[in-house]
Amino acid sequence: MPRVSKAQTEKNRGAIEEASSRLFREHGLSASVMDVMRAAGLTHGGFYGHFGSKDELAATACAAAFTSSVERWRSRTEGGRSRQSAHAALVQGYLTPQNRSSPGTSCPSAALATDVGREPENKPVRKAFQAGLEQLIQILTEVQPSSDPGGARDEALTELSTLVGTLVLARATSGTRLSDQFMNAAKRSLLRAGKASS
Amino acid sequence: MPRVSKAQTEKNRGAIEEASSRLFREHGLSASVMDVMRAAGLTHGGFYGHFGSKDELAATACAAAFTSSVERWRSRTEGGRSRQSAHAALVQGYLTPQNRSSPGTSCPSAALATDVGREPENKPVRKAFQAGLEQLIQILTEVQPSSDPGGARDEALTELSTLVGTLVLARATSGTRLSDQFMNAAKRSLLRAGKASS
DNA sequence: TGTACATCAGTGAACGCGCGTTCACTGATGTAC
DNA sequence: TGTACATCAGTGAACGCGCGTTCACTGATGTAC
Repeated sequence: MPRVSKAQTEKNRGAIEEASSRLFREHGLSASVMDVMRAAGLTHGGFYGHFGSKDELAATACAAAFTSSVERWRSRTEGGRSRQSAHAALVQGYLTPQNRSSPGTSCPSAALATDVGREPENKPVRKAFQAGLEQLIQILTEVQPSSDPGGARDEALTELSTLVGTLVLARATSGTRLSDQFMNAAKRSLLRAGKASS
Repeated sequence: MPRVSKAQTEKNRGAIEEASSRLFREHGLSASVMDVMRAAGLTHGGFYGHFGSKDELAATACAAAFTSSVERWRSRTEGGRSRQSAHAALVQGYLTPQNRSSPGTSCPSAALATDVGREPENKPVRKAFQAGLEQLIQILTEVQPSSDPGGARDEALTELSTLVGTLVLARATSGTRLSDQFMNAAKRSLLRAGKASS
């Protein structure tokens, strides 16, 4: 069934983006083009009509994953909440068993950081990853109790490191008591920090 | 040049272990058996005389990487130092540009966590990874200022998450200002925490 | 201590498989009249 | 509005390549006498 309507073509491209965004987070950047296309309901040959290369797809998928994470974070902090309760909502929304067991739909910072770190510095996925990180850092900075903005950004950077490290270690040990201990210890520590002016 | 002396055979096995320990940390668990054998100065076919499978090698390499990390950590905390200065030595020894740019010789917690998290739960590398983590947690627990031992372990767990997350994010952004910011922010935060009884 | 020979560590070709990418082909879409 | 046809999104076979693993083979090692 070749030659598809313009609307369907765009839907297909969207399906490839969504599938790759999920599969890259689940299996790393080495998830195959064929698996992505199959998950999008297409055959592998048509891929190069939508993207110039797998590298280009990786950048697009990474950006899409961050967009979805940023939206989720914003929805948790928006409303008339205090900075403190917004901060608590972010931490508690992040360190959940659901997030731990579903890398494909959760934060790309944790799911892709190691893969991105192994990519050469000129690969497009690196730019997309950094741009996404900056957005999350911005949101985290806004909910810090610190009054000094430079201090708030520093605290946000450290908190993001803690959140990512916790999820990554909890996944590596999933199914053991240690995994829950990582999650609970970090949750306690970050919620405590959110109250003090540090 | 076949049939090699028993001493040489053991040397070769050691070379495979060392090479794989380095290459797995650099390129992930998908580093190839052929590359490992070549790095050990051998041809790929001989691999199965030393190990039953690549999975078995992964577990051995992971354990070896942790052994080397544990030794380095112990050497930094040993001597007549106070807990506080031992703690500072660990943090400052961990968050260095040298560690960031050399995953092959640095901490397996940061280098392999994501890869291990993607492995099925019955794979032997998972056990090796968890056992290694527990050793590092033990060392970190001993240098916490907290008097309550349960609290000290919790703080150690969170600190390890922060250390790992920082290295992983700094690697993903290496070559940018953001990468240094992650390192410096975490260093400041952890050294501050090491002083207080939190 | 010296000789004959079985052992077995390492070699390199080969296995089936999956990868990223290319390309001739198909036939519904969208357009020109 | 209806018809004729060029366009081009998607298909599936094919490309060269690298993967984990197997295996017949080699010849120095280590042992039995």
